[in-house]
Amino acid sequence: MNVRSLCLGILSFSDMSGYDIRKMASEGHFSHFCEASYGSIYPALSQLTNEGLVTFTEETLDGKPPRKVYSITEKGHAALFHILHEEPNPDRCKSEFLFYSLFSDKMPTSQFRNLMVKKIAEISEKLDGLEMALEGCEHEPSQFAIGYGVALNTAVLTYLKAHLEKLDQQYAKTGNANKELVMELKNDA
Amino acid sequence: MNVRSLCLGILSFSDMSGYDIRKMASEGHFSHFCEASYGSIYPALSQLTNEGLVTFTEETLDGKPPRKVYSITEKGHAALFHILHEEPNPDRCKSEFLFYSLFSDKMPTSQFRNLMVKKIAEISEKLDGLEMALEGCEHEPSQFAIGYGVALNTAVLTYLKAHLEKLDQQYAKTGNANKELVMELKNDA
DNA sequence: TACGTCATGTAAGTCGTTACATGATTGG
DNA sequence: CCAATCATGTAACGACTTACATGACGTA
Repeated sequence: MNVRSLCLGILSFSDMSGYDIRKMASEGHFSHFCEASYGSIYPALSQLTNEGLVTFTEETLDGKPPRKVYSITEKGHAALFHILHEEPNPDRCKSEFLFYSLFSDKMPTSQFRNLMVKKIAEISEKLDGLEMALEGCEHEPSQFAIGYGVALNTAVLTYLKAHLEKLDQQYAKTGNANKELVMELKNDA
Repeated sequence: MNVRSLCLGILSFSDMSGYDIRKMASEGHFSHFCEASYGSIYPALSQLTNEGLVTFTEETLDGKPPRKVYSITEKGHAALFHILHEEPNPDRCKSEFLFYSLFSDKMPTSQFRNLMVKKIAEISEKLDGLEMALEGCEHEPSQFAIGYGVALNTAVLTYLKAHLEKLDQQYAKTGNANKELVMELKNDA
């Protein structure tokens, strides 16, 4: 799924501007399985327009900058169906967090712990967003896709929280050992 | 995490060739969070060699093509630690499957069902691989990363299986309805 | 004999990101 | 008044993929 297909797909749900498309892809409830920036969306929309797969009308509401609202055409729908008939490419994830985690034994404990805490916060937030989106969503296929994200992130969150607890228990032990060490040193002094 | 860092990281575990690195990244138990092809790995290794972050020795076992076995240097370790101190980039997933699923109501039922079945098979296989890897792994940080993959994929698999069942129940109903319709038509005739 | 695996590497091309340029409006 | 949001767009650059080139060995 390149940015072209993504725009086409999103426009098949409703008319919107390039700005809106980026929001859906990067911040909305689609963001757990795709991504796109302005620098790729705007050229894609121009191209799609040239090919007659989308059209736009210029909207000028006062008090707001003018915007181009894009609509998918018949030809665009046909192109989308065509894309949907090809074999989907395999899904892929790039997790820098997991890469970093491979070296947790070579970092100070606090550094990896910080990464974990941030990750947990990040996923909690995303999960809240997805759960909210799920409630306010009538469209069954979207419910499925959002539900997938909820299931996935819930599992990951549980896993991370359990691991953080384990980490803290180990730390507590070491911490106590350190305290004892400090006491011993004091007694010696 | 670019290919450069990936190579450096993998070589910090053990010496190996570019060919081996690609296997670990694209087929091994690292493949659920990264990806790299020959076309990026070989140039990265050349670059790292030029910068003195890795070295290699040419190995020629008879009956096999010669291979370059790379090792990370002191300088390479230092570079890796430096990388690990930067903020990790956010994780991102690209799921063409989920994108397709958004249009499941505009496809023939069987088409989406096929996608589901394939996805389930794919994830089952990956999960088996991860579980096997987890058993044979002594390195704690790797256990964490593999465990993450197991947790994630288990949840996704459960979700997909549940949804497939739901799909088939709906299909059964429609199927029965169709049979009844066929009977009615016959009776009419 | 033909295919799969091991093994390295390059070149062309694709795709997308980052940063820049521009500018109006709203709210703190 | 400054920052954020809304809004569009381009150009340079970077990173990676795909396809190609090469070749030996083992096995079905």
